[in-house]
Formats: sequence, structure tokens, C-alpha cells
Amino acid sequence: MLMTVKVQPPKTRIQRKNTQAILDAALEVFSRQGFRGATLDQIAAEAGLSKPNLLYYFPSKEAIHVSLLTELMTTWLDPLRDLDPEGEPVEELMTYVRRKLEMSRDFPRESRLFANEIIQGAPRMIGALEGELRELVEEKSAVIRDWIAAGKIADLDPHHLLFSIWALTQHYADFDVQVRAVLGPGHDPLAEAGSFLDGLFTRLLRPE
Amino acid sequence: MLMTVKVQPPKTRIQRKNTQAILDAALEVFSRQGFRGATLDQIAAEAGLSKPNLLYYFPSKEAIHVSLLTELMTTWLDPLRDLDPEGEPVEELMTYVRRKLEMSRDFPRESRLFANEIIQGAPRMIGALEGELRELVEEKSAVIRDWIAAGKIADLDPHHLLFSIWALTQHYADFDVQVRAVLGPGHDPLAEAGSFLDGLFTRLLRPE
DNA sequence: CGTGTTCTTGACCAGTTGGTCAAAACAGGA
DNA sequence: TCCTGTTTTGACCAACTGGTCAAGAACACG
Repeated sequence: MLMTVKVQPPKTRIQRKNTQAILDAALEVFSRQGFRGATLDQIAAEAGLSKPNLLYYFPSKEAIHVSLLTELMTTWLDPLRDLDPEGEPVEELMTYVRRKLEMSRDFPRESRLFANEIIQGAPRMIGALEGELRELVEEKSAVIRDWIAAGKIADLDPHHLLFSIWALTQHYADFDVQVRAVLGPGHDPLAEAGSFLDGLFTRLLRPE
Repeated sequence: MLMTVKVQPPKTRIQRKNTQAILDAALEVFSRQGFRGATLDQIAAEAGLSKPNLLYYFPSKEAIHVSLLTELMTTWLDPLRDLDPEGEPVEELMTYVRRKLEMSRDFPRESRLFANEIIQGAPRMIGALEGELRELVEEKSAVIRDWIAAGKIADLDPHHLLFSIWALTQHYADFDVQVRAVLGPGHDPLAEAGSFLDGLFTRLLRPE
């Protein structure tokens, strides 16, 4: 029996559509309930498929979760990867802040998925955190240190500067409900956050 | 049959001990797994009690969760309540930041419990957020606005200034695993955060 | 149209879950 | 000591959970 070897599974139109629907539904559910709190039935319902059908496309609940997490890890770090050592320091960092905030606006579910995983102790991501993430942070921290040494930006610990950016931007996705409850109706939290953080980091980064 | 009316249930020594053990165990489990992800068996095991015994002290899983949440809501807001309109503005706000960071250091489980609830959409807390919390924020925002008008601190939107304080301080509790993974061994994240945030807010609040 | 492949599903299973209950063990005052 | 109220537990239950499986439905393609 001859058959084409599936190095990369060829993915028919139907396969692509359904795996996408599943991942989208799973993102919705996992990002709210966390891994343990989510059920295959919820995901199946959200995706408009039967539960056995989910398990035709993914071998297990965990496989769906891992699939989301690894996909996320890549795109999530893109803005930091793009921080250009050759660029104008303040401009580069402000762009980073803006892009991270845009991600909170456009991909809040991804942000919550990430937050859920970390709060839980990152059982399925600790490797990526200590590997990929850490290396990238180390690389970019060196860049930031150079900028500080050159007097281009204020003297701020690079690690904690990055933590601050993450905390301040992701807060608007992860704590969205709280932010809206406090602000009340008639506000556009992410627009306001945009100009607020713009001002904040402008003042903060300016060398004294 | 005569009996003293239980206006406040009298709480024997055993009752106090066990309800406390249960709440403590529940905090441990809920703060990591979220409400849906946690099980009564886990909580019972953590508390060193049998599952039926848990349900002798609390009527349901949800009752335990609500009990934790309401207790939390009070103590969580204390530092903000203590913000003194008569105090020295910068000093008052710096004290607030410091106290919030101390809470992240000393009560990380409480912080994660809170984060979990909010990320989930705050199903059991939305009332408190739109009520208690919102009112307190409104009150203190007015104070901050006065300080700005008097030129005592920099011109920053009070709401988003508070969000920033929450985000930056709670990040060190909620994302502790990530922070440690990135920093690597040989760091004391919360000590570093202390001086970093001190510097950050000092520069930020200073009127120009 | 026929036929092999891909896709879908109802029925099912074993383990887990929140919660009940009656009976037993225990505490402490008279 | 006995007695009454409190505390604890083993056995149990119905609903839910992740996952399997065999058989049928839909599809692609010569």
C-alpha cells in the first residue's frame, strides 16, 4: 500500500476550519476558566461540534491547551523581539509599550490565558519561561543597559522596567472587568490607558 | 426548651480552629486553581479533614469561596482607605504603594484569589466592585485631584494612577513564577521591586 | 456511479465531583 | 458516672468528566 508520507499533515479545508474553530473555542473557555475549570463539553458547544469530534482533531484536552500555549508564546514575544538596538531608545521602548497595549486591546483572551497559566504556577509553561523568555529578556536587558550607559534613557533596572511594562499593559486585559466596574459607563478604558501610559513612560524614561 | 438565641453563632474553640483551617486550605487551593478548578477533596486534604466534615462547617463549596472573597474585600482595601487627605500628598501615595507591595509579599495567595476571580469575570464579586470599591475609588480620586490642583503632585489621571499602583504591585504576587523564571536564582524579587517602585513613583509623582 | 478515505456521532465507560445521611465518636457539665 | 449536644465519618448518590469505539454520513475522485 502506497501513501504519501505525512511529514506535515496536509490539512484539508475541513480540517483547517475545524481545528481553528476548536482552538478559538478553547481559547474562549480556557482563558476564563483556566485549564482545570474548563470542560470539553463547554469547548465543544462553543465550537459547534460534538465532543467526540473534538477528540478526532486533538488527542486530549491537554493537547488543545498546549497547542494554544505554544502558539501564544511565539506571538506574545514578538513585540519584544522587535525592540531594535539600533533604533532611537525612547522611541523603541514607547513603541514596545504601545504594541503591548494594543495586544491587550485586540487579544484579551490570549492575555488572560497566559495570566491563568502563570497564576496556576505555569505547570505547562515553566520550561518556556526559563528558556525562551528568559533568554530574550536577557538579550534585550543588555540593550537597555547600553542605552542607559549612553545616557539615552533614565537609569532603571531593565528587568523591572520590563515587568512594569507587562504589568501595566496586561492589567487592562486581565482586570478588564474591574477596570470597567471602577470607571463606570461612558469610558473607553483602553483608549484612556493609551494616553495615560504614553505620558507615564515619557516622563519615566527621560534621562534626568 | 430554652436556649440562647444564636444571633452570632457562639463558635466553640473547635469550631474556630476548624473553620480557620478550612478557610486557610481553601485559600491555598482556590488561589491556584480558581473556583471551578478546585475540588472539595483537595481542600479537605489540605485542611486535614474529611470532606463531609468540611460540609459540616460550610453548607457548600460556593459558601467557602464567598466567605473568602468577602473577608478579602475588606482587608484588601484597607491601605487605600487609609490614604489621608490631610497628609503630605507624595508621602501618602508612596506609603500606599509600599503597603500594597507588602501585601503582595505577605499575602500572595489572597492576591491570586482576587486575580482569579477577576479574570474569570468576577461572577461572585461584580457587586462589590461596582459598589464598595467604586465608591472608595471615587472618594480617593477626588482627594488626588485636589492634590493635583494644589500642585502638590504631578498631573496624572487618578483612576489610572490607582490602576497603575494595583498593576505594578500585584504583578509581583500574581506573576511570581514568571518573575522568578526571568530573574533566575539569586534574586529577591520583592526586595528589588521595593526599591524599583520607590524610584519609579518618586519620579512619577513629582510635579514638574 | 462506485469506492476508499475522511468526518461525525450516539452509546458507552470508568473515575471524579459536590453533596447527603444515619450512625458512631466525642466533649463537657451536672 | 450519665446525658445531651457537638463533631466526625463511612457509605452512598446522581451528575459530570475526559475519553473510547464502532458504525454511519459525507466527501473526493477516478
